[in-house]
Amino acid sequence: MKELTIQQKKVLQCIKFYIKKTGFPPTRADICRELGFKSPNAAESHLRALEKKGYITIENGASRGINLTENTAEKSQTIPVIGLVAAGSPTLADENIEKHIPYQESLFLSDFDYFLRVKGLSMKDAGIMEDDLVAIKKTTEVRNGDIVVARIDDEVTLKYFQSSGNQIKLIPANDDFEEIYINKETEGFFIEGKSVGLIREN
Amino acid sequence: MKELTIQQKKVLQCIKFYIKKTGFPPTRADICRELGFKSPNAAESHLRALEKKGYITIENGASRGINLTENTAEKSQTIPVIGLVAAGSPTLADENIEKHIPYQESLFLSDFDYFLRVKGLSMKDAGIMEDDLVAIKKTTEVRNGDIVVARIDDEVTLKYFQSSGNQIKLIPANDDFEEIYINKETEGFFIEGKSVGLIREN
DNA sequence: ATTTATACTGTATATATATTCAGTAAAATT
DNA sequence: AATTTTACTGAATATATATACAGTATAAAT
Repeated sequence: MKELTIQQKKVLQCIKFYIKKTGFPPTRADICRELGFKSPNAAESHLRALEKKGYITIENGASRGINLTENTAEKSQTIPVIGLVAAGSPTLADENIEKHIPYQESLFLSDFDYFLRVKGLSMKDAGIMEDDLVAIKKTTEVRNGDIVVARIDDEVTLKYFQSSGNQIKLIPANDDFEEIYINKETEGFFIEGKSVGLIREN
Repeated sequence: MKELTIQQKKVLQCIKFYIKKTGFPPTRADICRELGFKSPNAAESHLRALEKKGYITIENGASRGINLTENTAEKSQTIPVIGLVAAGSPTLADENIEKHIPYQESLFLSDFDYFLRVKGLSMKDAGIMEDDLVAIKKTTEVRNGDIVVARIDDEVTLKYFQSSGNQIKLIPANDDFEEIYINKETEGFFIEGKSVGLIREN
């Protein structure tokens, strides 16, 4: 999106503030009053500039017909839920997305990129059960003890991460499952991200 | 808040929908168009009724000067987090509230009243770990197998619920803990609510 | 039994509001 | 060097809009 000038930013902030305060957008005259302009055309031309740059839309002929565009409005976003399939990586490809759920900022301490739907009980003793939604932050920077999404070729798993030197251990939280040993240089091995939280619906 | 009539509800819904769609409130004429009224005064009088009952405020003289009041707007609310203390019930009393966290509708399938901060590992095998936040719906209607918040005198616990006849069993999900047997008529025994979901921050 | 609230139509109007046109001036871009 | 964008003032105006007034009719509350 095109950059705004200082004055245009002021006008945009003014609109946001006005809506927050009153519940409806300002008129040209309102903007002039707030920012000290003496002509309604000052507001008008700034609005048209904001429209041209894609920050707002204006419904012609309508009073207070200003609408903040999606990027501009600080609306609540949605986060995709991705199925953890044994074969196939948890990419954000459409075919893997189960659904989207509404997401509020600061639900977890850290921000995250998607929810992973857990299959199986390999992390049972860490309190991660079948069908739980694990909030995943996409990153390769993980520490020992983190719960990570690891991919080996096409197989994706959720495990504890433990590395020493060149050796990496992927440790399940269930005695019925085996630890996985890999070399850092192993081809087809990737850390997709790490768990920063969990949601369970029951 | 005073009850709305069917027509008034329709008008309120119309306003909400219009704002969602356009970003600004409707005019009297817009409401008439949406709901099929032939006189702007139909909308006007409904608006004044909604104002009188406290669902909206109207800025006189301003075009589209409708503002949904706090209760009316589906803003993100906050849900209290209550510490599960061994002695003392999880009431919504201020002294027990750890903090409030933002909450978005439809985060879980069922609605709920508060989060309970889990202490101890008595429900470990159900995937409920120390410091997890369990979403609790205040209700006494629970079924066998539900995870419930039970109070016996001053002691509050989270356990599986199992009843047969007059006998109630509170079953932990951890072999290190003992089942609790109670009679339905036992004095000082209450079901505070049941778990409908879980959140973990890590 | 009387008043008040609900639920409209229909007309009228003052004014709130968007929007155009005519300028001025500086800064940025081409 | 010429053009465009930014950043306004100031005046004018068509129309979008709130709002009052006059009715009609039914239901609910006092």
